[in-house]
Amino acid sequence: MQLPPQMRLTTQRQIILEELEKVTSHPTANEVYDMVRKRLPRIGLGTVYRNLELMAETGIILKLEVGGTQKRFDATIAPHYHIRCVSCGKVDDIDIPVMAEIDKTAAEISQYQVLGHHIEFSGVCWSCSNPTEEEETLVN
Amino acid sequence: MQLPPQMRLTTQRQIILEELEKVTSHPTANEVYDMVRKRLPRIGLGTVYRNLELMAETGIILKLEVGGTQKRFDATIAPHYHIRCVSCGKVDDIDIPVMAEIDKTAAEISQYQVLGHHIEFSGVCWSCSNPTEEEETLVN
DNA sequence: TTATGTGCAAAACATTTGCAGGAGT
DNA sequence: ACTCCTGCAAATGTTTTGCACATAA
Repeated sequence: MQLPPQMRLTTQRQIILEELEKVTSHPTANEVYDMVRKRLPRIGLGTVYRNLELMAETGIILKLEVGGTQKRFDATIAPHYHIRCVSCGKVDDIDIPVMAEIDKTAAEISQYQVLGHHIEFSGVCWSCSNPTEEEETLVN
Repeated sequence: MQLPPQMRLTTQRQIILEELEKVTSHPTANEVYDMVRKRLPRIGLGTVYRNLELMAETGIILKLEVGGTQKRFDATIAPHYHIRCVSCGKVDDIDIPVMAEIDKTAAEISQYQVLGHHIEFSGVCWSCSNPTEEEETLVN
């Protein structure tokens, strides 16, 4: 893990990163908390938030500002796009080529200093369009 | 205003929509509340949230699930993309042609029933890259 | 040793909701 | 009249923060 000077390598940080790397599901801070708590039962939710935020600033991980009420985190930092299920909130990667050029277009036609872009597709995921009988029962 | 049957045309709804249409700044619910309160001082914040949500569901307005901590609302419902200032949070329209085709691509390569997509550019707006002397003083 | 990090609990925000009274149709 | 809607306030959900103690370097 490439850390800025002054940033200490703590057990909490190592485990948060390890758990995030294990998974491709773009977990929320709370989901990371639950994963990490299995190995470090006394960790605080604040620590998880502080460190996810810090790692995102450092560029070790990605903070996804997608729709829905919670931020999500991703250990895959290579640029890629996402698709979100409007029904269950799940976020998946979507393998559409990244259009780096449109940043230049954006810079030309706007007054902004353009840093990048993100595409978020929305849709209904397979589980939500094909509910099992039990799930159907839950919904009613 | 095209309303579904059963949905009543109240003063609150008219004024919320009128105020939102006056403006191109993609205000948050709280900003809409402040705008509307000048004309309807006793309106409740809950009413503003309820009606913005309702109008978004109906398709009269757009709810923008952009980065940052608050949702934003837009009276322009024609598809278009946005750029957000990472420094002050401001959201502007950006006039890049909408790529309707990529929804089909997304549908082919994912297991989702694709509904649409949104592109959000991020950058630093003109005011934030060219602070006035007073603003500089505030920051320090 | 000492600055940085952690756990805990409280605070700060953004948004939603229950309910009694108010208003559109 | 009969619903639906509103204002108000309380509740909820997410994220941030203050502080005393712990720990990496």
